[in-house]
Amino acid sequence: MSKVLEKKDKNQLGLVCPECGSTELIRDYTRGESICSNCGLVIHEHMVDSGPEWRAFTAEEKNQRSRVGAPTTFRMPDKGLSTMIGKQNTDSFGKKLSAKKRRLMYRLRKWNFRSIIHSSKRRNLAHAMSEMQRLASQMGISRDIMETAAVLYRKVIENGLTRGRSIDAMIAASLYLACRLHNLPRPLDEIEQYSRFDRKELGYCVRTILSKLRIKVPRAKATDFIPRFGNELGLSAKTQRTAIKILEQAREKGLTSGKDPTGLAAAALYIASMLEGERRTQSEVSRVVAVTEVTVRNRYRELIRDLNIQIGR
DNA sequence: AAGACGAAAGTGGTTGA
DNA sequence: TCAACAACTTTCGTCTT
Repeated sequence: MSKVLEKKDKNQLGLVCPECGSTELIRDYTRGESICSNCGLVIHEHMVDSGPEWRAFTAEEKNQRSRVGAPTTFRMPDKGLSTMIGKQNTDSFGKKLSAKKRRLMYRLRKWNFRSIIHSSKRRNLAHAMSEMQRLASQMGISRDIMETAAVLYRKVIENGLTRGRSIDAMIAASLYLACRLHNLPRPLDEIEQYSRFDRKELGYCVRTILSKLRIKVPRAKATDFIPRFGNELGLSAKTQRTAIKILEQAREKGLTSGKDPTGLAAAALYIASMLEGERRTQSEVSRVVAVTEVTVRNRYRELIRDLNIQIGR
């Protein structure tokens, strides 16, 4: 829990809560939101990460993350940074080098070449990280999750899983899994919208990672979706809690297995909105959650029937 | 007029032989 | 690898508020 609190820091942008006028805003990068510490209003959803661009894969690197100097370009294979050492054994005046100097230049060339090869391994990573940055900031995914995704992707490379597959697709898959690891799942369809790959390809990459790396990633739970979609629907925290309670009861009764978690979340939000007097229509809920009204209806019908929920007025 | 409801047919993904 | 299967979607007509 204290870890979560560390991720929150005081807002520095001088934003004011539109609800109560307080300037005490807390940024929560994990959820991609700003929260008013006075009244609890969630202010930014899908906040774009405006922090410095950085790449950190370990805790140590994280401490020194900062970015200085001119931007490098990914268009050149070595980002235009490496030095080339000519093959002619002459100095800048065109004079022949001594045997001793020739041997020195040979060694320098060798090491220089080796360092370029070494950096070519990083090249993959550099490209991958820029794609991840793009995807994550467009989707409002927090740095925290990005870091998890970066660690995952490192393992993907170490195991040679990118061979024959697109780097960008593997990046998208890593992000998808990282979101699930943080219990803030994004449906694959959502990733699909921001990626140039279809669900089929992304799903294939996800499966590859899961099986080859032998890692266990929790499946998306319906309750994980409640805060996000609840906020999008403008539902109060109380209503969201009611929706979560409904889902927990449903799970205990075994009504949730095999059902699309987003559909369940949609139905629970719909029911909770009626119970708490903040009624939303089926079409509103279905639009936000990205399932059809029919699915909302079917889940809704099952839930109120099997949990004996009375919708009063 | 808008929202809710449900039937029927179609679609994509999972599972077990 | 293929067929069966359950869940979900699309479409559309009817009922309710």
